[in-house]
Amino acid sequence: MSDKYDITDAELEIMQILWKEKKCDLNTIMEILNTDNEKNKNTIKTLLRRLILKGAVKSKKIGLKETVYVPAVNEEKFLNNENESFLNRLYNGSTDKLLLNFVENKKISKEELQKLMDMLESED
Amino acid sequence: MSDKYDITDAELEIMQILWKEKKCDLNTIMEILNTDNEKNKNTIKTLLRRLILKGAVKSKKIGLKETVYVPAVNEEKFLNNENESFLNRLYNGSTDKLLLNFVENKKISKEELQKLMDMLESED
DNA sequence: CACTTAAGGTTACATTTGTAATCTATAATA
DNA sequence: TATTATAGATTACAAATGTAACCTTAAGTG
Repeated sequence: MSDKYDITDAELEIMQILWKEKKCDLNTIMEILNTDNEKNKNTIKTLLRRLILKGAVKSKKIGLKETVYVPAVNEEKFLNNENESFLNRLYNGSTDKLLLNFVENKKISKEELQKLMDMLESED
Repeated sequence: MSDKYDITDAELEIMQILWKEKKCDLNTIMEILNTDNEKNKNTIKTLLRRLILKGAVKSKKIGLKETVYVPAVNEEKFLNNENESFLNRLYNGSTDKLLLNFVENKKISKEELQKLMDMLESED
């Protein structure tokens, strides 16, 4: 039911790459991270291993040496879970309170709200 | 400037009580928590101590034995920081993406959106 | 006043997390 | 084929976190 995965910050970085790339080998991950990040290869390997242990990633062996990593968690579901945790943690589970806070702090523009209204209208 | 406090989940529970009560002694905190939570007094003491170390709580001695705990972090500021962290972590810092997700998942009703629109209108 | 209790302070300890070194086995090459 | 480089697996380790035991001192009670 509730695919609840406990993914840490460091692990999330990897997941985000896997979600975007659909599947990825270690070197590609390294390349993507190396842009502005010099994390050690071993670190990434550990993170991948932990994600596999948690069931959040599957690995597929290609031949004897190559491995490809694939996300085993649906990004949408994960985001929804995280949203819920966040709301519960800080806003007693109420979306309204969060939004109110955003509006009060001018984090949302009138235009954005209008766009969302339109989306809702055209949907049902 | 950016009152960045690293408050953990367990600590946050205490902060939320302090924010609500404005100030509180240990026993009151225990009472409030005991409703459906049998956490050990020692645990709470440790959490309070750590919050004090972090500068998130101040303690005031009343006489020789009594102590009253007072939040030293502004709840609003804290929430704003947490919002930002959350957005950065999962939505690349974009409020829009988060909202879009909420709308897509029917977490926001048309009425709620309208209410927010009205708020924005009446503000400026 | 001696004794027990209660309030707060100090220390401890297992688990999780970020980070990385080390080991093992495969593959490429001299 | 012996040697080296490389991919992945295993082990390590400090800091953070949740949880709680233990210690010290003030306060109430016989």
